[in-house]
Amino acid sequence: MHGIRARCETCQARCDGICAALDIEARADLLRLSRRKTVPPHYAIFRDGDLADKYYNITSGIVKLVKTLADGHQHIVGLLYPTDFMGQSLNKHHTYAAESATEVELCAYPRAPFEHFLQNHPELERQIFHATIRELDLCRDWTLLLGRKCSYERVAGFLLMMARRAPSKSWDKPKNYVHFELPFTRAEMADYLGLTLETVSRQFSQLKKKEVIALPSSRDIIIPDIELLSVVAQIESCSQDIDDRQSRAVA
Amino acid sequence: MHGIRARCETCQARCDGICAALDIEARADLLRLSRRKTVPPHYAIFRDGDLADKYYNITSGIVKLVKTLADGHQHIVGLLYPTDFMGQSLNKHHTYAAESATEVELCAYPRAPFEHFLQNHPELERQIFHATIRELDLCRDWTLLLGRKCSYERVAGFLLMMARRAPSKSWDKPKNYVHFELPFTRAEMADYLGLTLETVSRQFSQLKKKEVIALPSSRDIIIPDIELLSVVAQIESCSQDIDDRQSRAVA
DNA sequence: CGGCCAGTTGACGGACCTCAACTGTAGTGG
DNA sequence: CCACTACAGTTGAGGTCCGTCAACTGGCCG
Repeated sequence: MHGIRARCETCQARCDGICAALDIEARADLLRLSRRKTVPPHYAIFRDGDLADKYYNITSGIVKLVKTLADGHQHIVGLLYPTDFMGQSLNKHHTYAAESATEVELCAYPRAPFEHFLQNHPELERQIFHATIRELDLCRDWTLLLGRKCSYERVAGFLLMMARRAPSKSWDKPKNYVHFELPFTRAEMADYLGLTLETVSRQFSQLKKKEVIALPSSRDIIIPDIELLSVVAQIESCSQDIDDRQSRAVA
Repeated sequence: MHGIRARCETCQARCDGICAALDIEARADLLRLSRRKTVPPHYAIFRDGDLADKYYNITSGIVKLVKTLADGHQHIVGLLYPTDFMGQSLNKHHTYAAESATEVELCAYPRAPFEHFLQNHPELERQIFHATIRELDLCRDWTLLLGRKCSYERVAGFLLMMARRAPSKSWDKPKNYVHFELPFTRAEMADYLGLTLETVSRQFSQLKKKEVIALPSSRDIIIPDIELLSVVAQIESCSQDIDDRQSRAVA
């Protein structure tokens, strides 16, 4: 018990995630509802059609939200990072599957008690509400990428997103230099970008050839100048991100 | 004043929209904050980059959420219908524009007083939260269409969505027969579907040729058998919709 | 060593975009 | 009444991007 509590107090979600909305006492109450889990990569946290009987708070790793089409093709409709909240659904059953992309640690909350807890803690509900608004904004940005951009821009846009969220390996380097490990196969990226794995591979080769990125190995990404990458990705401005970060800080 | 109040009591949002969460007294309080507006088609309700100083509740008509790209192309990232809520943003400024597709009636709420009202009415906040979750689900479904479907399926999927939400002209007809007026140009549909207007037009011709739809005039859509259309659109199942409707009723 | 899997690269074809011509309809003004 | 314009929509020709199929490489593991 002591161990779990210590873990909770060092959890990233306490600062940035939903738990930040709660005081110590409420957090202790919520902790009593939760079950902490660690799952290996490529583990099905829940499947499409499963009863939506839990909510989740991701504390480390990356989770893919996956829809499977009739023809067997998969499409990734969302990626969740540490401090993201998962499971908000108005349906009784999930309409997509959740699968760990890396090793993932998460807190699971049974639906009924958690909803009861929410009733008494509107500040927590507001925090989740705001997280959902951010998800919606990200999803709308993604429709733009899927609807209007060519494969080269899509891959660049994906790498840009990864670079911004991934833990960087680059200390002591210029501001625009980023080095990180990709937790996805070419096929997974293709499923997210609405492309085939061959096309994704070709665009990686292009980006490498044009020295926008370097590839010591296929999962090891070096971006010498992230500004250049954002030009390639045709991302218009960063004002949105700046604005967003400010409002996160305020919230 | 009497007129406005009567209008409020007959408003669709009172039954299905956010106002359904409130009792008579609270609704009257909210009414005092609101400004009712009617805008003509193709009117900019707000523009990309505008200060996000209002929330909106749409009571009739259809609103497009539009992003404009650097190259001048537009992309529609969302469509809002009566009872939908608009303006939830964590940013100080909007990251897309809102434009009326038809004549639109809406209630506008100034941001600060509305947020204060929300503080005292968590039941209203919850209602808006749930609406946002539904938006997110729809947006994720849309990424699947944009990422994985061909032009023929996209147009069919769009018509299916329109048919489900549009006011039907078909009384006294078989269950699967739908007749409605399209409030969009071919170019607008293209902006939503990630296609060009020529491709949209060609797919309309195809659907007509294969008798999936009939086109008395270019905006006048008759769907003799909506089941057939949903097969063409490759929409796997309707279980999701059913489930969704149930949870709406419960909420 | 052989099998397996992720990734790369090439050849080819098809779907969609681009550019362009054309039709139909509505509105305006002589 | 018709000419003229403006705009939505349709259709065709040609080119390009990306998907499909296939061969190949390299790393990992039994």
